[in-house]
Amino acid sequence: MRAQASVMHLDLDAFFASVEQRDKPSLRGKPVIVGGIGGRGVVSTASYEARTFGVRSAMSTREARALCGHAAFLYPRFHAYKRVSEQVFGILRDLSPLVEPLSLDEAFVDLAAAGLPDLEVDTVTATAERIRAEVAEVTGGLSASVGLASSKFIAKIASDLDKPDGLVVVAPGTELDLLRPMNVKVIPGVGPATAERLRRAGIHTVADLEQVSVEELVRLVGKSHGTNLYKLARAQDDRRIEPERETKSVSVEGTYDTDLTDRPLMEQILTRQATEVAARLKKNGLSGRTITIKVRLYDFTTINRSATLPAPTDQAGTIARLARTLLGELFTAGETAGGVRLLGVGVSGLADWIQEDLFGDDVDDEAEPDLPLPEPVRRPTWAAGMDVVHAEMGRGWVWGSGRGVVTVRFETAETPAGPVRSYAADDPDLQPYTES
DNA sequence: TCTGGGGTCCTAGGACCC
DNA sequence: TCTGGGGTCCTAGGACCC
Repeated sequence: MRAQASVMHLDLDAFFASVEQRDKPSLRGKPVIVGGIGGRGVVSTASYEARTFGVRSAMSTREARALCGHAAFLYPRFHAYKRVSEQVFGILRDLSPLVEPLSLDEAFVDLAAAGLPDLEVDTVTATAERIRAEVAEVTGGLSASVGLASSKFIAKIASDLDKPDGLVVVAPGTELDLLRPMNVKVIPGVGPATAERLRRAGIHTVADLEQVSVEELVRLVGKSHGTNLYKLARAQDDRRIEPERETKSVSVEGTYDTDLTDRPLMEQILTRQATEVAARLKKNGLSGRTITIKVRLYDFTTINRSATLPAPTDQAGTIARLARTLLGELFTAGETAGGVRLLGVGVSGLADWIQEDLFGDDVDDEAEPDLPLPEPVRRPTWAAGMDVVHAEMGRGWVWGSGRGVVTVRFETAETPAGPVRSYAADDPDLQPYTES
């Protein structure tokens, strides 16, 4: 805990949905749900309009449709979100060299390193307001909620208190007044399982938690978690803002609309996933020793099997072969008999150096499998709602598609009900839109 | 047709070594 | 004959986060 409210937590509001509404003006003011749209999809982000119908993140898309069937259901456009995220992080890094990203839409900023004249409440508040305005300007109207406090813990709670488009400062010294009446679930790290254990022990609020001894907490939730909770209940948190965090693992997984039972098909899926993992390792100059497969069965039980190599690898073939061997062991044991809904491959035990090719035979990247593989998410060439495109009239978005014809709606902030035109799906003038 | 995908951290047990 | 103890690595599973 610092003496001043020098920790800023910034969180972009309903981020994915907001980017979609920015790019597709006809969706503004309307319920927008971004997430998996297959039979087993879940909601990533719901716009605030959709939330009034009870739609929440992590809810199954099926349930979201039941609650809010008239919403626009969109598959995420990660590249677009990434671009916006980079703009926002640019603003934050101009402010302070100490920026810790938590995800595409969330970060901590250490204002003590920002070179402000002082760190009084008025000064940091004005700074945060300026940043919020800058974010809105640079991103084309996205709003951010900000919390300012003396620690990461309290800043994060604060940014949540006045969403969306809010700014909450917790004056140093008042942390416990804020915290004590709150439910223990506000503490990051207290999820459903921990909350239930605490509830059974009669602990509901942070004030309740504060009455419990470390020994008792350790008994209830384990050593690490217990000692952490003991401190957080007292608002004791001196964690630093860490701008660089090294990657510990790289993985690819997919959930399939129909349970998998065919072993050759599953092996091909693992092989393709291994190729993707290897490509990402190489792109980041990483290699790793431990290969893990993840198998989620029809009944949602999850099995992990791993094996560790003597030396790190970034070779698709090596990863794929080991992954297939591990899968084979599950088949032999009969574990896969009921069907598999999710399959994945990961590499951990990472080294940030590339293993020398000692024997010259390690270059064994396998070709893409030639069988057509099921897609975890079906994605036609041009799909309504999913694509922002560029065509002869400028920027538009795909309003509908089918039978080789794509209908594009051209909208800008100035002309929210812009014209609609149709194109042949293979019209070369129809290009995915990228920001210049 | 309940329950994504990409991660991090923790726990616990067994092997192995000194 | 009567089985210590600590450290490290590996594996598996679970909780949690966005």
